[in-house]
Formats: sequence, structure tokens, C-alpha cells
Amino acid sequence: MSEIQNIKASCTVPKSSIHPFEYLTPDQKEIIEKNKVVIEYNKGEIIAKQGTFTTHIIYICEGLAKVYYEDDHKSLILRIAPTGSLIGLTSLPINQNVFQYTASAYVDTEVKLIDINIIRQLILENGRFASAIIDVLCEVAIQKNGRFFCLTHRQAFGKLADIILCLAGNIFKTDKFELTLSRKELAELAGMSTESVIRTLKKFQDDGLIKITGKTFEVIDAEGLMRICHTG
Amino acid sequence: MSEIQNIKASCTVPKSSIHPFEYLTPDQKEIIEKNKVVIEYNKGEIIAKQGTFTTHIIYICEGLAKVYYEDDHKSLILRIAPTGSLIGLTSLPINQNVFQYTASAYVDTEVKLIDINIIRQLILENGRFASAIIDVLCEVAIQKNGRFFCLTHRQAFGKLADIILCLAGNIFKTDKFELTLSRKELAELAGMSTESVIRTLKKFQDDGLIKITGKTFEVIDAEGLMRICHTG
DNA sequence: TAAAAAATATGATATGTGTCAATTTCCTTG
DNA sequence: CAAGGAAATTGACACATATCATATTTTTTA
Repeated sequence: MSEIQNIKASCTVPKSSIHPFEYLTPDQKEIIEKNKVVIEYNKGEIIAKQGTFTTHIIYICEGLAKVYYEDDHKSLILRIAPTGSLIGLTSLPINQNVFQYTASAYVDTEVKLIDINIIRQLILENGRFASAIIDVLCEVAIQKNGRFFCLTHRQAFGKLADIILCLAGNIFKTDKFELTLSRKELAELAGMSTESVIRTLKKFQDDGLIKITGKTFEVIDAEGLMRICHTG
Repeated sequence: MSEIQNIKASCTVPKSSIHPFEYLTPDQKEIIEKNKVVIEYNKGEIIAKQGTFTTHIIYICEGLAKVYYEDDHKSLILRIAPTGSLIGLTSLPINQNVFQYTASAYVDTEVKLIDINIIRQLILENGRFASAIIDVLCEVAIQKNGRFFCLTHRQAFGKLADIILCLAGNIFKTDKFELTLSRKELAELAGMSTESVIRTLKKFQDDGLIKITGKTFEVIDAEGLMRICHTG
């Protein structure tokens, strides 16, 4: 019996179980807590804008953020950041002190802002923390490689199958879920046009791979989708 | 007068000027030196194979390596690693201890192998070293974002223009260079077919953007190529 | 130096997918 | 509840680019 959570799609969400802050001493945690700011963002609001100065690292307490690269009026979703993710780590090098991507809230999202200089200092002071930050960066890198490969080497079928498996397995962690994303957002995620998404989705339904009722998505044949991922 | 080195293409080579080992104490450097192994690879040979255990981090002393992701008989070049690059850092997390990509020598290449556990230990001990490793990871991540965007959002013209600017500006650092890569390798780099590369190259020549004489490439109109990068 | 193999080039064709336009469905809001 | 607008859907079409077939040139090897 293969659980949907165990299906590994190349995908969009790093399956992180790393919590760097756990490696801090009580004193260090205290510093973080004293300097943190908690902010609520509504669905669709921009949390961080590419090109602006990174004064804080963003920790997603609750919610879901879209992390994307912008250029020439085009955009590319790099990853989806679920609860527990850190955003802005790529600005840690002092000569790289602007956001390298934009982040916006997919759903209502609560974030914690932590002064980036405090993070930099803690990396110097606490080896275990530094090591955990490295682990996070590596996980994101590995996920991004998979997504990179998927978007460049697969065609519509494969890309969309991958995204669906990722949503089911890594984000909602169940076969049947309420999808709040519009077809346009789904298209953006899969790196294809809205119309192609609609057509492909219809094909998947006709082939009995998934079932869509209103906003409810259900994965019927995960194995089949997997196969499409690797062939289509 | 815009020098070719200053042209910034999204590109394939992280323009790293970070040397983590410089932050080590003499004692720590000593440990590295005592445990290192130096190996020469011939052009085309595999330096590290995706999926095998990462026992060592690879430092490119001299040469050029191709770092690529493999899946289903297809491959995707993630980056080109020039002299001074580190390969295998994504295996630093202990639960991620296999190579996440394959690396092979583009030209004859000399590498230094450093026990990954020693690196892990030094990260814990030396904050400045850890910080520099983080900087390297971030630079690679930023470069990869650019390349990711380029390969997914540009068409043939733009992709190839980008690669040419990258080769001239970041690898050979001159307008005129001897290109040892075959058209097929160039195609692999640009994520397109060999035939399309040939045709596009011809178009660039006809438009007076570049000049190819045998194996010698010359960038005539860098500004023009830049424009194509951002529009084509 | 000839033969074989590999790399480069060019043309014809196939195909996947984006774009555009038109229609229907769904949701919001007064 | 009706009207307006957004989202979803469907079909026709265009186009970029991969693929295939076939030449030509260059390089390798015997």
C-alpha cells in the first residue's frame, strides 16, 4: 500500500524537517525572541519583493508562500514555502544583500521577521546552527534541481502530473484535497499556459487518473501519474 | 567601454570570489593538507557520479567541470564549475549523503579531494568558514535561479545568446576565444537540439553578432547579444 | 594516405503547445 | 435576485523547435 505522502515527485516543496532554531542556546533563542516581529499577510500580498534590501530573514509560522523569480514581466516559481520554511537565506552573503526573488502569500500567512544580522552573528557563534542553515540551503537546492529538470525536460503531461503529486503528497498530504489555486496559478506552477492546464487536466480525468469535483481534487491513480511523470 | 567581463548574463557559471579555506586557522589548514588527495582527470572522465556516496568534497584546482543532473536517460546541466569551485556541498546534510548530480571534466582537470567529515567538523568549529560555505551555496543558488529562468522562459535565440555571453564573460574572460565544446555540448548547455544551435549560430553570424572561424569564437556585438537575451 | 568515424550543416516534416477569440460557468456585489 | 465580472472552457490557428533524413566537412585511425 503506497501512501500518497511517500510518493516522491521531483516537485516544488522541499520536504524539510530541519529546524535550525532548535540548535540555539536558551540565550540565543532569547535574542531572537526579543528582536522578532510577527506579521500577518493576507492571501495574495507580497511578503518580500525581489531587489529590495534584505533586512530580515522570513520564517513562515503558518501558511503558504510562493517564491518566484521575476524578470522582463515574466515570472518563474522557484518553490512553494510551507509552514516552517525560511525565506531570504540567499541574502546571507554580505555582498548579496537584496532579495533574489519575490515571495507572496498563497493563503493567509503569518510570518516572523528576524534581523538578518542577528542570523549572521549566530552563524559565526554557533556551529550547529550554521550547520543546520547549510542543511536548509542544501535541501532547497536539491528540490530546485528536481523542479528545474521537470520544467525543462518534461512536456505538459509530465509537468502537471508532477505538480499534482506534489500538491497531494507534500502539501496537503492526502489523496483528496480542496485546491485553492486557480487554473492560472496551477499553470504558473507547471510552467505552462492556462489553456494547456485545462486540457491536460481534462485528459487526466478521462483517463481515470484524477477526479475533480468543483474545487475538490482527488488522486485516483497515483501510480499512473508517477508513470506519466517519468515518461510523458 | 563595456568590457566583456562586466556583461552580466544569467548564465551558467557562478562568478565566485569566495575561498572558504582562507578562513581556516593554520592548524585547520594543516588538517586539510594532510588528508587531501590530488587527482587528475582527463577530458570527458567522470569525477563524481550521481547517486554514489559522497565521501569527499571536490575542489577544482585547475580545469573545468560540467555539473549535471541525470534522470531517465536525459540530463540537465546545472552549472559549469571553473577553477576554484567546490562540488558536493549539497551532500553536507548527513541524511543526504549521496551525490545529487554527476560531475565530469570538460577539459583535463586537476581536483583536490577533501574528506567530507572533516569539512563537516570544520563547519562546527569555525564560524567564518561555515559562513563562507554558506556564501558559496548562496552564490550557486543565485546562479542556478538565473539559469533556470533562462532555460524555461527564453527561446532559442535568447538561450544561446546567454550561453555565448557567459562563455566569453565568465569563463574565458575575453571577446575572442577557442571553443573546445562541440555543437552537441553547446546544445546540451543551452537546453536545445544540436541542429537548432547550428542554425541559431548561423543567424547570429549573418546578423554580425559573432564571428566563428574554425574553433575560434569572437563576440562582435555584445550589446546586441544582451538585447537578444532579454527579448528573444 | 586512404578509409572510417565523428562532427557539422541543411532541408523537409511533424508535433507540442502557446496564443487568440468566443462561449459558458461561476462568483461577487449592489 | 439580477447584473457584472472573473474564471473556466473550448476550438481554431500559428509558430517555434525537435526530429528525421541526407549531405558535407573534419578528424581520427589503421
